[in-house]
Amino acid sequence: MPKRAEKPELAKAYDASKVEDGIYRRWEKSGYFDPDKLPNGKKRTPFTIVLPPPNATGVLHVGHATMLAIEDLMIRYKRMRGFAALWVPGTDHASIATQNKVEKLIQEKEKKSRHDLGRKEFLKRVEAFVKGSQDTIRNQVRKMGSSIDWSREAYTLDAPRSEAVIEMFNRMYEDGLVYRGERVVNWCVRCTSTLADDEVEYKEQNAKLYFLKYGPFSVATTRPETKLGDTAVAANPSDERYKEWIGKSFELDWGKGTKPLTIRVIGDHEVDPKFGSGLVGVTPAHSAVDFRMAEKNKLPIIKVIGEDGRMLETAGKYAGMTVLEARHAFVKDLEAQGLIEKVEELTNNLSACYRCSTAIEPLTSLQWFVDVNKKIPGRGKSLKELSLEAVKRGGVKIIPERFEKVYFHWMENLRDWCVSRQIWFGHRIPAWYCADRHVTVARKAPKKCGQCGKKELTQDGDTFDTWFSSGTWTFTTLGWPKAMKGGKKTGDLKRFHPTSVLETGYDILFFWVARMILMTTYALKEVPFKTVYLHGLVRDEQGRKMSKSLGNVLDPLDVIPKYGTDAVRLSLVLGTAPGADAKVWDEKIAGYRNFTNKLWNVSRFILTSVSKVRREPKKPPAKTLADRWILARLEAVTAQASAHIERYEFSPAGELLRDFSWTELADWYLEIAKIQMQDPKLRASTEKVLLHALENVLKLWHPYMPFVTEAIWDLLAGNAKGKKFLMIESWPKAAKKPAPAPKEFALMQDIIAAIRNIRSEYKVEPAKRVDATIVAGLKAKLLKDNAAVIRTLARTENLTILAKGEKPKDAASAMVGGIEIHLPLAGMVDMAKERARLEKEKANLEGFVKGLEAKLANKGYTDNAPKEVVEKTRAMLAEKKEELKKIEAALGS
RNA sequence: GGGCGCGUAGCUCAACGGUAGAGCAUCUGCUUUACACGCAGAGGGUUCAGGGUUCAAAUCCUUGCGCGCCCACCA
Repeated sequence: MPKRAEKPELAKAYDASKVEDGIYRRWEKSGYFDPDKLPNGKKRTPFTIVLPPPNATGVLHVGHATMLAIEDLMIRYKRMRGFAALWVPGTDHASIATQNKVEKLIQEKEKKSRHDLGRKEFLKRVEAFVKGSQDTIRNQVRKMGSSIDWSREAYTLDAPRSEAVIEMFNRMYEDGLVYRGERVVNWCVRCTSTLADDEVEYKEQNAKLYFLKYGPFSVATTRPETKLGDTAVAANPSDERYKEWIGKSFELDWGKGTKPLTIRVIGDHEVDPKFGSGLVGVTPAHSAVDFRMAEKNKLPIIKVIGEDGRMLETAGKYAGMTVLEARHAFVKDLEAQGLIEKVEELTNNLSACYRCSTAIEPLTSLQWFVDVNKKIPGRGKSLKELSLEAVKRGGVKIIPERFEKVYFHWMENLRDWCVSRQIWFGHRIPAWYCADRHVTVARKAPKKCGQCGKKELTQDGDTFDTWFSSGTWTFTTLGWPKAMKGGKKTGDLKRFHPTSVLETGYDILFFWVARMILMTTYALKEVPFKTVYLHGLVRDEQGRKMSKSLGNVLDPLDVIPKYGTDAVRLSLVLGTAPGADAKVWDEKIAGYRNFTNKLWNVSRFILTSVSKVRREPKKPPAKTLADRWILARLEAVTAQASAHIERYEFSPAGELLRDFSWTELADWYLEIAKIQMQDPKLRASTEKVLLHALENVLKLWHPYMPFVTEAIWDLLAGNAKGKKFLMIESWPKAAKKPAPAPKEFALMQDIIAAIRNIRSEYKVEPAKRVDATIVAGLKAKLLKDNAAVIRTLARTENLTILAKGEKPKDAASAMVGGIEIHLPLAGMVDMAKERARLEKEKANLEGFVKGLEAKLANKGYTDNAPKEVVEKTRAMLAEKKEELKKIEAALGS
């Protein structure tokens, strides 16, 4: 008997909460999250993922948990495969989002606005808030088991990133790619800032379409108040009704207290003659489309709405009113003058801020833009062209592939990128102005104006669009620009960039992924990453988006204590596909918790029943059919799971492993191992097979469920010399095309299942052993060799295996392949019932045989179908016919 | 207006051209010395509908219906 000390003490049920934090601490302390510190770390081939930096607005949600689970899976897999696996953590300052959040908090607590506090004080508050969020985020990332290199942590608003952003902007300025201009921008009245086109959301609403008497015409509009800023009216040039008017002008008077307007009639193909009256009142200052018409036709621009959402002096008597107030007042005045012809109802889209849902006012404003269409000096291509090429030429591969089309469509239609935001929290734009409004763009605060030499300069008060800084994330986290020496990459940048995979949600393909490609191809002349893996959104059981207002948000930190991190990770990875939304709910996680416990108990059984706990890395010799079977299955599963993971098919790989671990290893092999270990001749070899299977199963599962596997590994290899973490063990090897598992085992399974089925059918008490006769023909020897297995798993008493024989009297029968199984259940078999059961079986078989015969009689089939398929059908027919014969014989007796 | 995805057992999803599978749920049994977070057995499907291609279709093509999403934005 082994010494007691060698037997691990194992709890009956796995308790994740007791082991996870301790294991994480040990991993972290080991230093292996840093690829340089791995054994032979410097010699390994790099594999890099940068963490999409979570917004510093607060806590991580289940979407972040999905991201962490998938990325950690890839990192752990590659680490075990011998790569220098680097995963870079960080957080995003998320300018607008964070500023809004802190503003709200201060408003609630202190009833103060950011203006009450002033820029400096407000920013101090934001920074304090961010520090707290970062701590929370770090803890949550650790809780998920992320093997991420904390020594390389970055923040989008820290000094190195700040230097990088300034460098980028200056380079673009020097290349003539940035300009400051008056353009119609999406203006959020609440944030008092511009928004990029993709930061605007559209919501369907019911609106009124007013038909106004508009000089000699009728013009339809949903925004009457903007008509105070019209400078033209546009018609489709092909519209016969207005053709002769094009080019002419007229005076338009909206009544007392307004300034008369001079309106020119212009032609534009964008006008739909079928909508409204076929005429559009052109308001260049408050519509992007109208602005373009104004540029083409050199129209004057009258701004009537201000940055505060109130009407300007140009709106005459309506000045000072909010947009809505002005609309009501103006409509009332028009009605009084009889200038409203009719009002129709229609549904249109209201544009709103993606951060605070406030209605967007398009208005002209002086902003900084990045020109995406201008050729870059020395490159001969525009930013847009470079970004398209990166994906078109295969430098960047997007998974799932259909998102490549989405990317192309978006990129092809990209307009100049407004990068300035009237937000306090962010990277200040490195532009300075003198009293004469000359602009100086520089890397450091200049001493004097670059144009006139004046010494009093003020820096632009605006900050950058948050995506302008996060767009540089892959290379700034690796040391750019400092790591560039003599135009060449050095250090981490050289070793780890381009990164290998960018894993993120498809919802930020445009916001972030596209911007990273744009910024990186520009700055480094290389792609930021080779593969983009897009995960889907996580939804609740009913398929709804998770949101605070619905109260259906699943907080990873709530479920981790309940089910364990491994279970949570499995529930987010299995049953999902890239780019497809996934549903998660409590019971699903509980199901995977059950599986972690299953794995624990499989291990518990193996570790407590072997004579000595030890590693068994080499494939042991197989002494029995079951040994051969489980070893073959293990190798096949290893090969298949590896192939799936290489193809980013994480769910199929996991399902394969799950079925293998649970059904094949636990339900079949472990039960047989119990029998084999009773036999002194088989005991040692069976232990080897068990330990070998366990060792490999732990390795295969480790990227999915790092905690429980590492905990068991500790018990398995804890005493071994040179004991290492499972985390850095090497991935199991398998032949590319492993030998198939022996078919004879499947026959055994079928026989056992058939006996169990009859027992259940006739309600034989589970504990009761019954006699059985198996007439097995050529398979008799095989079954005799494995009689102990059948006897135990099917609970038989006297098991008679014959090559040839008669059916015993009053027996219940079943046919499996060419084999007859008879259970003489004396006194228990109701022969009428047995007959009915067999008749039913016979009818089924006859139908099936008929189908196969018809198939084979069809010349079209035998001529056209592949030989193997036809052969298979023939073999099947022969087998089923044999079975049918036996059933008929059983019925006849 | 343009594009994409999905519709398979009550639920969540597999099978992607050759007899429709799994987990959960349901039903029937069971303290079988690893696990009741378990074991054994069972029931449950005109694969949304119609048409086509094929010897063969859940799988390919086509039309329609239903659900979801993205882009554009209409004054």
